Amino acid sequence: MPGTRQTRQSLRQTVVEGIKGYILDNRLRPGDPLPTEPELCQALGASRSSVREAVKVLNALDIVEVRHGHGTFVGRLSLSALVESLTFRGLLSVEDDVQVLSDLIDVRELFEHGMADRIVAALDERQLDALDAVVSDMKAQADSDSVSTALVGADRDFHALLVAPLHNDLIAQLSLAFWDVYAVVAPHLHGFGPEEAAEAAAAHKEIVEAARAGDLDRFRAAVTAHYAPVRSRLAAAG
Amino acid sequence: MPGTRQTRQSLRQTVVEGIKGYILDNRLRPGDPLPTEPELCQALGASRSSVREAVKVLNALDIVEVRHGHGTFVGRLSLSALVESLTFRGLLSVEDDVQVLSDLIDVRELFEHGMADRIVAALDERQLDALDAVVSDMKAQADSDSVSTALVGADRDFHALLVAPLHNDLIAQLSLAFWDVYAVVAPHLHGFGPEEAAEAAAAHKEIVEAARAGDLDRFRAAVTAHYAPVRSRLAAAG
DNA sequence: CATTATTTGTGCGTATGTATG
DNA sequence: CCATACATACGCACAAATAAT
Repeated sequence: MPGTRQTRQSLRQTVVEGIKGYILDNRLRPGDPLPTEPELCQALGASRSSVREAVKVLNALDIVEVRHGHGTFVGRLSLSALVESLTFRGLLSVEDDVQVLSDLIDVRELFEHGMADRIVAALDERQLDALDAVVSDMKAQADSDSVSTALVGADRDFHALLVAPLHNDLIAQLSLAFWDVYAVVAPHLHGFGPEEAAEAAAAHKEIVEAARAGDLDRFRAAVTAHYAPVRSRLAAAG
Repeated sequence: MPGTRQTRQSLRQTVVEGIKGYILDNRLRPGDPLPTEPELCQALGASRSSVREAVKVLNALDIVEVRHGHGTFVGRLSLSALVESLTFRGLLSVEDDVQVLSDLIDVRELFEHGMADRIVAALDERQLDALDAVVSDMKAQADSDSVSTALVGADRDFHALLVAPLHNDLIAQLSLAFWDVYAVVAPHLHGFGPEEAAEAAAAHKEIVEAARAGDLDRFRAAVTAHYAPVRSRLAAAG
């Protein structure tokens, strides 16, 4: 064996750090190619099994992206790991506890309520028009009897557009990540019928109108009013 | 039924979902033991390689915890994956961009500024005393010439105590996760000397005094004043 | 369009290190 | 100290997917 190094660290962790170091040292960017598995084996002095496990760990963190039959590349560095982790936590505790979802809604509301001043100040005409278009789409969807997947997609778009003017990528990605977690976990708690859809569409409409009027207090009140029924459904289910 | 074909899904992803399903179906809790690797192989119809890679992925998400020579157990479901992912993102972009850290500070301030009303209202005597103790400790550390690791640890404790009264585990864990990311990435940008330490200690002291006085506006101003020099250092480094 | 080279995905056997009793 | 059970690591062989020739 090459060097009886008394590694308190596991070899796989060493390989993980080695690959991260390779990306940092070579100033690679998302999408850039990484060495092939055999090359990494030689460069890091580990077997292919260890390298593969390390690559899979980094893949789970979206630090690297693996394409079968093509190669390994620097990942998008998204928050997909947070989504998967939080979703599982929610599913595991949803049987006897809604605290996870309640905490999550608190943070989502905090993004939109606590940043209300900046959002209202930064929203321009184009962004307001885009929000109006989503609201119109939601209203049309809500008026039809069935609750379609287009409706939930429009809701996701709405909240993404709402925090977009902050130009804070972390808030934007966290907001969407929490939305995704809620969308997966909440259906295990309660349904979402036409009346809830109409309610949500109206709440979104009020938020946009308040923003267009530049009325900060009205905007904050509209955001609070939007999340109130969400909390009610959580409390009723828990 | 394992008879159904999983043509599009990779086998490893199937195993990942299988292990997650096993935990959910059996209502396991953090710390509960999982089947051994050979048992998982037979149960999921996969080889050791695939099972091991799947376990490592779940380990990276803190959904399972592996103890060498002992066994595999349900993990603590922490946000360690978020810390690792965001830290790497920060290190990768720190060379030509401080936006990642700036966004992160915005969110940390949002937690304490946007939730100020609830924090001030919920803080009790014991929590205020604990905050005072940390502030005293920081001041003592700052007065000594060297900047010790105890100082940064006290800062971490302070911000954890500050959001603790919210009883929102997600905010508490996100707040600490962002603190950890900043603590790793920021040293690559700027130093942290005795004058900054004294400044931070004074800012923390003002926050606690405002909270003890129940003065919400003063508390918010103190939080803003605390993060202002942090932003200045970021702007100067970027 | 087919072939082929490249690269990752999967399976299996074996040896070693580690924790527990 | 020994025995057992388990995870760690290695190396090879073959399958599957992709891209270029």
